[in-house]
Amino acid sequence: MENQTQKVVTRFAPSPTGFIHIGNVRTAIYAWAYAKKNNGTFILRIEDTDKAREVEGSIEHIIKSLKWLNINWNEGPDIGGPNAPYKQSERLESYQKYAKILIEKGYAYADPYTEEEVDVFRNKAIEEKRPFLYRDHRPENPPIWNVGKSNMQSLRFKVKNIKSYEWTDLVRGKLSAGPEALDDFILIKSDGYPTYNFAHIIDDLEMGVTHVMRGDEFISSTPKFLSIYEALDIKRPEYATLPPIMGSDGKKKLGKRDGAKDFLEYEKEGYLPEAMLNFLAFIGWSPKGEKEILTSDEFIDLFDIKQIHISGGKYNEEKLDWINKEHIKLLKEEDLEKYVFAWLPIELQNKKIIPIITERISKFGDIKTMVGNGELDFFYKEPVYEKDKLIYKDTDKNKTITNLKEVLEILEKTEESQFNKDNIKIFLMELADKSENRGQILHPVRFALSGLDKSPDPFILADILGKKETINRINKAISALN
RNA sequence: GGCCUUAUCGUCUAACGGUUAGGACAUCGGCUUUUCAAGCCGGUAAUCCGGGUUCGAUUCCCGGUAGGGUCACCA
Repeated sequence: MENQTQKVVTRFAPSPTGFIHIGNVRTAIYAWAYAKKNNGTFILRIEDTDKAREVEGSIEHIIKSLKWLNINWNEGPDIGGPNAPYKQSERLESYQKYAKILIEKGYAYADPYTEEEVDVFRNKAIEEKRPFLYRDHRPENPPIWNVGKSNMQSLRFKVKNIKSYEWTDLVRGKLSAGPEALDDFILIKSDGYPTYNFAHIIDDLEMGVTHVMRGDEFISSTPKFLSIYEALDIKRPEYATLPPIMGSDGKKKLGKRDGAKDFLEYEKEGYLPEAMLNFLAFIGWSPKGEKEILTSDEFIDLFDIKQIHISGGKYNEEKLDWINKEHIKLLKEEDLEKYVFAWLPIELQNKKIIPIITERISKFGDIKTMVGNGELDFFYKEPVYEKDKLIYKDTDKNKTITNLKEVLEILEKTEESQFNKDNIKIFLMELADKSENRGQILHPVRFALSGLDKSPDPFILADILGKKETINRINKAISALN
């Protein structure tokens, strides 16, 4: 079985420093989709090496976010797997093992300076307006690395070949970085935890990761990664650099500090997870063809690294709302009912009003606004209105009363079993067409039933309210006018 | 500032070097059950600038401009 294609292994490796946002999740879904599409493995790994920034509850938040989207992983901190543990803080022996190999090979040394002392070097360089590179201060006789001691030094990588790097990225093609990008960076901090630069390489190696999807902020640190791969003489995974997502003002890359919201906010606002997935998929990727509304399976099926964009795009909530609306239309009746009812007070939880709601919202949270504005009150209580509003344009009071009485006559004649919007429409339109203008018939009926300037049409209103209540409200309107 | 990187309608994007530069969102107009919404039909709207290569450039090359990223004991 020579030349067998390697099994695809991808990972999503967030750090637990608070909530995750759209940018993070997009990276996750691409890695997930690529693994799924290739019958590969998708790993969730927690990069918790910065203990100072760690935020309690972040891991649960990450897991909850991904689960809401129906993204599942084959290996992860919650479910374990052949390469456990999946939290970097629990993998310190691995990092030390490879750190020692680097020391033996002469590629790493203990840093005799404290963080503050290095800062002095750095500030001096900045003052003198020249670039700061630690390697200009590389100690001649570094101490033995006292790993595990209370006064432990940090361990630095020793750059032996100061050179430009060029590499190939699955999305961007040829990428490069100058020799300035390469410095004696920290492998293991003085608190014993590795830096990202080092840890992710060891983890990817041990977990057999074949494809790394990541943001473009890593382009300039890639020479660091490549120099570790060279020093350790190991093969790197393929890189797929994703385009940045800009905030809606277009000024800055979307990030936690720049207004990106907690991903779970979208759940709270009543967006559909499948719509979120669809939306996210299209920020930075588009399939061949012009289909824009995709289910999760369709996305996986169509996903191709070749179609990932190279230039960034803005976050566009209007488009999200449209996509969400389209996905609401795809919902099965019982699911739609479940979602809508979750946002409705008990007195409004009725199948009949679902269509008039779903036509008017883009996300379920909008229902809250509709309810708050009293747009649905007509359903369970008689409307209160100024009687003059019943009169259409330049028709007068008496004419309106006459019209309403004619309407009443027709409705009363209609059998209960025939009392539905289609029939009502036929009957009322017939009457309306006989009058000088349709509005003088249709408007007072609609208004008598809803009491609202803006409401669904009179036919659906009558249908929803039923024969008895419709007749009742029209009678009330007639007496109000008298 | 150094290094890296990007550039098509307002926005997201499509276009083997040859297209009336296509689609979607938004917007505007019309139609339908003279409100609202939905739906249908239609309109406005783009290749950043300057050079080159080529019979021909949105597409390839160079320069400029503008945007983004990065220069941590953060990831």
